[in-house]
Amino acid sequence: MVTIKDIAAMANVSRSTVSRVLNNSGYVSEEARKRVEEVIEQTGYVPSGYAKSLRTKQTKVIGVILPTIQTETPSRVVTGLGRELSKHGYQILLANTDHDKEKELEYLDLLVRQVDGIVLIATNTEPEIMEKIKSIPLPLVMIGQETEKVMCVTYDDYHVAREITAFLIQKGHRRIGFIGVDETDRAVGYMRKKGFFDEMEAHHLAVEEAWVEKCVFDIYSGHEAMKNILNRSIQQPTAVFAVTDRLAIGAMSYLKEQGFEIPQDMALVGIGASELSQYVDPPLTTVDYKNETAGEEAAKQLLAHIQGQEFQKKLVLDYRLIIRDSV
Amino acid sequence: MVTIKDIAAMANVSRSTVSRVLNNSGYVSEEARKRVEEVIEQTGYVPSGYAKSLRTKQTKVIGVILPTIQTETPSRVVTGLGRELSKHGYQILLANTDHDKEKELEYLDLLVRQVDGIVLIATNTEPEIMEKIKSIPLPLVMIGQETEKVMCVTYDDYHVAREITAFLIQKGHRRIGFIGVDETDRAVGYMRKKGFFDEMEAHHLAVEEAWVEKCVFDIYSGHEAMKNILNRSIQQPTAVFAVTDRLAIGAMSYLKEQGFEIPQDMALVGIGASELSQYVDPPLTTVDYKNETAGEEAAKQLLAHIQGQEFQKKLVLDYRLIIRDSV
DNA sequence: CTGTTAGCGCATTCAA
DNA sequence: TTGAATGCGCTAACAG
Repeated sequence: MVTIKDIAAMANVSRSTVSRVLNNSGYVSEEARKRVEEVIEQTGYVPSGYAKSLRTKQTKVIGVILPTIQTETPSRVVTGLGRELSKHGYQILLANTDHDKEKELEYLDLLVRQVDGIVLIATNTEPEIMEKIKSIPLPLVMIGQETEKVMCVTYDDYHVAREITAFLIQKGHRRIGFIGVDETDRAVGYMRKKGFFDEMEAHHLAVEEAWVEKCVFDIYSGHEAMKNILNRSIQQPTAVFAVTDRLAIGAMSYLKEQGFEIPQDMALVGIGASELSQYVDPPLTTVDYKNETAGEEAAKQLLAHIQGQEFQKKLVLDYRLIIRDSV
Repeated sequence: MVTIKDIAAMANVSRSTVSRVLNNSGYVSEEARKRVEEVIEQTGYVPSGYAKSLRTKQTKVIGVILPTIQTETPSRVVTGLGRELSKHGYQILLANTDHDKEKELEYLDLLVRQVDGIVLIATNTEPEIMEKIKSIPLPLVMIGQETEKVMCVTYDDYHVAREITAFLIQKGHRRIGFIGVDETDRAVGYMRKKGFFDEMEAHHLAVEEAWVEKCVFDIYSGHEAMKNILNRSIQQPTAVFAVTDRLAIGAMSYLKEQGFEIPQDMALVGIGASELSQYVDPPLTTVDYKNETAGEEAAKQLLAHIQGQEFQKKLVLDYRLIIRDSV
């Protein structure tokens, strides 16, 4: 492997000079620069990243920890992150925890010494993890979960849920069901649920227990939830608010199996603006969270932090209600 | 930052001894090991990855280059890769080219000095890229495209296409349309098309030009392709084979807009077994390529290569026809 | 079983 | 404007 030493020898200069042209720092005569550049061109020399890192204490790498890359939210966020980071010469080290808390803890430790900053996507916020996170001596940003003392880029899940519920009510629905997820997921589980219930209460609308289901994050779970709601309810709801598109789509598939017409027999809304949502039948009313933008913003703030510039500690992103035919 | 030197001092041993317990190499007395481990525990010390890399010439990082992470194929592959790699202590450095050839070339150069091996997912195989690839002095595996001289994990696109075409024919279809992609994509564009035409010819079935469309990889493109086929054909096909699920789903959405019943008025098949495919109406007949397995296998072969063990230069993976209601 | 030594490839003083 | 010298944190002979 050709090193800076070889280049120096071939160009008849010292390593320092090569280093200077490499980094465009300090004085280098035109002549010397030209010689060095020629040799670099010829040899196809690329400096060793880790040697450089060892010296400068910068890796130009950002660690990204996520529970899965197979759903649209994280993959969109990663796309946004990558776009912004690559503009500044940073790369992404990907750590997929596969929803495993232990792995998340491990990765956090592992990454500390290998990256300049960390992005956490859709982590759960249980104490053990939060404690570890707070102990990380590196710029770190969480996307999708709001927490104290940690930099974060989030959505206003509470008001989204209120707005979407209000929309259902405005459309004439009075009995509305709810398909949520565990409340340990503060953003998706807790805030969206709270938004829903608060809005219902504000309209003096009751929510029967039979209309409420708790799922995990997959389509089939939404399917089963809808089944449970239907089987259990004395008086059935006329609309259901599912906290994610996948859940809504699962619910939709069950409704169709049972011969329900949507939205006449049952209205349905989700959140996420998944690609899926526009190609199911009928197209799903949902909320666009602009995940790529979230990724870009998170990257910007994180880099600002890393470079010692001013940055936003909390950033709440915009959203957009997409009204389609499922309501 | 606490270094190996600090640990050594605190445990009253030399740096070598600390290194030995860290790497479980050479002899270390129980007593010394215990002291060292205690100090490490207390301080939360983690060795510096790049210092280690500089010394050992190993980064324990694999570079993964892909055109997008927002479609299911690459994200599944990455999941498989990650699962297998993490078992062996390797990590993933993600390079998203956003379908940009220049970026791909750049990343290839950049990664060379930062990783122990490279995985290329769904790259196009044009000469300029292939040349660069061949010049990479690192173990490298391509997933999804078969090429000479480069290690690869692929699917048997040709026979998949023949089989799926045969299936349509066996179901009684004689006039079959084809929605493909550019043939510069050898696997998806060229092989699948060839498989289709060869199978049709083997059954002495003609394919009218009007039934054949070339798309880009998105749902809307499939929608437009179906529109074109319908508008252009004197005698319309009774079935359409789309080379990806997304294309098929786009086609399906146009057919529904036009009031077609599927499969009675038009049968439809795709390839990919996307999650989407089972929740559209009717569920799409498709082919499961087991992308996660491809990722795992690619990782295994690549690691074998890196570790100087025997490895498969070419690996062709299994597939599975999933028959649903769109035919 | 353990410590001393050397050097990986680079950036950065400091002197010239 | 340039080069010599130093050291980042670690591993791997080697000698004890």
